Amino acid sequence: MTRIAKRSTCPISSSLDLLGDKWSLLVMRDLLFRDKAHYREFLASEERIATNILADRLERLEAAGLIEKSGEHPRSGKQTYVATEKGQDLIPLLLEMMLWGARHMPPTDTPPQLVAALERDRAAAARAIREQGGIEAFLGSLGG
Amino acid sequence: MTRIAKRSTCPISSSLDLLGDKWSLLVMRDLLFRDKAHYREFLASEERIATNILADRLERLEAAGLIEKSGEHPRSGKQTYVATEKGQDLIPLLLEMMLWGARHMPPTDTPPQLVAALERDRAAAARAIREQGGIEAFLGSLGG
DNA sequence: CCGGATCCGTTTCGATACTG
DNA sequence: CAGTATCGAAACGGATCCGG
Repeated sequence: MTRIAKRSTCPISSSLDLLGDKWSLLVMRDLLFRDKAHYREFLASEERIATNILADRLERLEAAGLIEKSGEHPRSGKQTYVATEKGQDLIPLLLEMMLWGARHMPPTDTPPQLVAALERDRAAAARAIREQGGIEAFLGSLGG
Repeated sequence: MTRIAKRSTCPISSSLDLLGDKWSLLVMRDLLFRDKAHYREFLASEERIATNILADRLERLEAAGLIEKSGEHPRSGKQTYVATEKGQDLIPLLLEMMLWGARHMPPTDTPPQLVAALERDRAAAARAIREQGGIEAFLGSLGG
């Protein structure tokens, strides 16, 4: 009866400190699922994030090591962001969120083929999306 | 070449409207993983949610159909909350969040046995935790 | 133009005190 | 015990300005 686990600690709180807001995961989705990389592209998402909020989130996500500034802006003025390994590891979490939303928050624009692929094999789908750098490419490879 | 998906819409935004804050998922964790059901038990969690925030979140989660008030408080003053089907479907998402945190947000108090079980078979772990009504019980059943 | 920074009115959060 | 009421602090978000 002398258990180790006297206090149940399966803390998601540390993750929520970083990700527990409306925008952070949205930026990661744009980066990981849609093939976005530029400040301008994030701004263009249908959720309409404000410029100051976006700048703040990019900064926080970079500070936390989820993303990195990659491209220089030699003369073209193009700054690009990429997801780190740590950031890419959010793919399964984001997919679960998509799946939950597709099931319980109708109406959904989530492609049925994607839902099907996820229900068939989550891990495989996550791997493929990661390797192909987005959902669009993954869906294309499913058969089109 | 006439694709259906002209605009990439894999919206997690609807989910984030409800869950994209620091506390909602924490309440769901208490409900789903730790065997909590009473207002007072949620308050007792180490993250120290404020009373008005808790009341607000419980209300929102109930309105969204993730939880239900169950017990009456005839004279005993005991109100209990339970997760609905929709709420229980968050288990995989919460597990992914735990796993991500365990990997990338050290130090973690997440039991290594749980991490191992999750990496072995996420779906099976999710099912077991759901059936047994918590992580404590699940860990106990793993061998102890 | 692009990637932000700054300003500012509005909304939301959250700690504490208080009530039925 | 299960919440409200209150009120200051923080976050939001729209508009605008700025350096490269």
